[in-house]
Amino acid sequence: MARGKSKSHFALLGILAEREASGYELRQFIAQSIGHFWQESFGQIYPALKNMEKKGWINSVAADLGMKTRRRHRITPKGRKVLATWLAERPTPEVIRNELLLKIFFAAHAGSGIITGHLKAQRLQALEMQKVFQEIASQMRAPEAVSAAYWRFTLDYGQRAVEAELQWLEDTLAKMPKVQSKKQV
Amino acid sequence: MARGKSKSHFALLGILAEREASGYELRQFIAQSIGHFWQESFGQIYPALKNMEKKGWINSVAADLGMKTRRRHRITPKGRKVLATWLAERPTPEVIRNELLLKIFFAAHAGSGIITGHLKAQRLQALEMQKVFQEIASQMRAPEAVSAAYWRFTLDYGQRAVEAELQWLEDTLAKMPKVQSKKQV
DNA sequence: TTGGACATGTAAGCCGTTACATGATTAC
DNA sequence: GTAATCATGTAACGGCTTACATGTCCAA
Repeated sequence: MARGKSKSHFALLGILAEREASGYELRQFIAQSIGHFWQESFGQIYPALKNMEKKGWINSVAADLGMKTRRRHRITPKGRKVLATWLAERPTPEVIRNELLLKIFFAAHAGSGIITGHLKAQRLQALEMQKVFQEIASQMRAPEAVSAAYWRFTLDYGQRAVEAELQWLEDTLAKMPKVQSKKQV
Repeated sequence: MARGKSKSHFALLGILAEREASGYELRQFIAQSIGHFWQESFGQIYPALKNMEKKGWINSVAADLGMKTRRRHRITPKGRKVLATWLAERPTPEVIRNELLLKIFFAAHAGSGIITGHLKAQRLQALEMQKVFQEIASQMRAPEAVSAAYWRFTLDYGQRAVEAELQWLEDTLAKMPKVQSKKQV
């Protein structure tokens, strides 16, 4: 499981390049900071950490805080080299699967009003996302670390993507009734 | 493999709801019409077709055209019911993984200029996509079948997504040099 | 005392890609 | 005759999610 081609390794390595962390903290950090374009589950994180230690990309030590065992993971110089090499490679094209679009494509075979319902639900979710982005953006004001500029780029991407999606949703919702009335003629 | 939860089944079923087709044709159609938001490989299509026949969602007959064997697949009434049921279900949230954004997020650990290169490569690809979309759009002029309206919605989504991405790419490329000079101070 | 957050891990199993195997037909 | 396209499948393997198992600490 996760033996070399998995990008999970590099996601973890990238975070460890700025701070040492436990598996649990890595999970949290990912969910909070890059969750809108990258996800990792425990089922991958823990095996990946073991694997990377074996390869010498990280050092892992069990630090006993109080009575809790908590493994702290630290990147090694070798790990930094591996990370830099990966960062230099061209991103491989993503496989995109958009279930909502698929359902719209087949909408002629769905009951009337169904797809409109999906679009409305998606609009609510998108508005929710927009709010979350705005909150993050407002907290990210002051001139921080070097990385902050890059973080802002990824946030900006998210904001624009949601913005574009919302506009498409509104426009498509406005066009839907016409299509359906046409169908009924 | 692909025993029930896979959405491949429904993608195939949706196409078969409008025309009978062979596995090979299904692959072609998917690549040409919904390829920008949905992909299927032969490794899934053929087993899925067998599976759906066993379930009674489709009928498959080996039609000998000349000397070639070619299995033609036709949707059954039961298949239509299954399709309609699936269409009525809310789309499950997609898992998004954007490698380019991940690399940008970690850009502080990459060699200078590397990420800018990725952005430029991505811009070229996006421009290519934009051209493809424009071509499809121009061929989709006349008032066609009922489904055509829905197909246009999915195309519209693609066009807006690329448009937004391109604007983000341009703006981000414009901001990159400043970030890097800051870093060198 | 009970529930929730903290914390680490394993196992099962699905989903999907890729590579392989095979063969007919068509165009150059 | 040979390469490309048409055409159908199988096998291996990898990646990832989900569910399970286990246990501590803290607050209401």
